[in-house]
Amino acid sequence: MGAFTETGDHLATLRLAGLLKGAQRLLVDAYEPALAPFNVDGRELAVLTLLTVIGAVSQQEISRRLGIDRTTIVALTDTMSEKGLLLRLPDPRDRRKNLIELTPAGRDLHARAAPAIDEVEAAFLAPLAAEDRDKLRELLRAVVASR
Amino acid sequence: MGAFTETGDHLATLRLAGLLKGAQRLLVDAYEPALAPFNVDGRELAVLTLLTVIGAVSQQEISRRLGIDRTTIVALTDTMSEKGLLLRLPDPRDRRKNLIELTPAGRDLHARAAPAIDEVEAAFLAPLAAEDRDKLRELLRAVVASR
DNA sequence: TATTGTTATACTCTATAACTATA
DNA sequence: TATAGTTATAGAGTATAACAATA
Repeated sequence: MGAFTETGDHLATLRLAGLLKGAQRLLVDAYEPALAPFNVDGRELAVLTLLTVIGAVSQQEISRRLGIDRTTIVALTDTMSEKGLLLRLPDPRDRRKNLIELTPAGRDLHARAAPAIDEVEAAFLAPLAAEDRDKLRELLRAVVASR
Repeated sequence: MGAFTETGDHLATLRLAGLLKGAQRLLVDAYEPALAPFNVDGRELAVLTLLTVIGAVSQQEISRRLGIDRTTIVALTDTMSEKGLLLRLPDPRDRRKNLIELTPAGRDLHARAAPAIDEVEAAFLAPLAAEDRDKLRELLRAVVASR
């Protein structure tokens, strides 16, 4: 529990971090049932999306881009590897690194699961005016990008 | 670690939940040094803000409004009570409940700490165009309020 | 019967330190 | 010397279940 069960005026008492926390929690909770049929969670899908967009990367780069500690990436990529979604290959250009790359199954799973969570995000943003839906993403990007 | 240390284009690979997570983490990390001189963390300040705005409430209501599990509220209010920031009083109208209310010290601490984190939030929003700073809060409120 | 506060417990996520292999 | 991956470990935060007191 602990999931913003009250409605209406209560948001007036939340600071910016509280609003961000509440929004993130609601969205992640909404991802869950949408991703369950695919047997992945939100973090695993984020890895699939990353690898789909930019191709094979080291574990460190996954860590940096997704904001997940490199020690956590080990177990995460282990699990996804066991599920047959990705491969760990030694990087021939720097043998300290693993190159993490999608398997065909991983690529296929992303192709099927991504539309499901696009729908979840659309539903999440539905209460906003049409022109504000992209605006929210844009503002968040601007604020995160500038550190 | 695991704190979005990469810059620039990497945000293109993040979903909405990833952006929210990144924004929240950056902001909470920025609160920390600003609140350290006052010997409170972000959650404790959120409780102080809540009690300042709406007055004495039960532990359950703190739980609902801040999205913190009621079992976690016990330790949180214990700590804040030990710091002299709030009091636990039996609610005369419903003796199952505790009424949590600010002490003068708690009220004073909020008055001194709130401006410090208002500054942190202003700095956090500084990269946005002036008219977009309130817009971000507004969009988040709309999305969280509607569940 | 249901709710509030409480305790105990477990699980996840995160964080730190230390090791190895490579550079 | 520094970096990448790994392991062990500890600490938050969260969640579930059960209980006592009260409604």
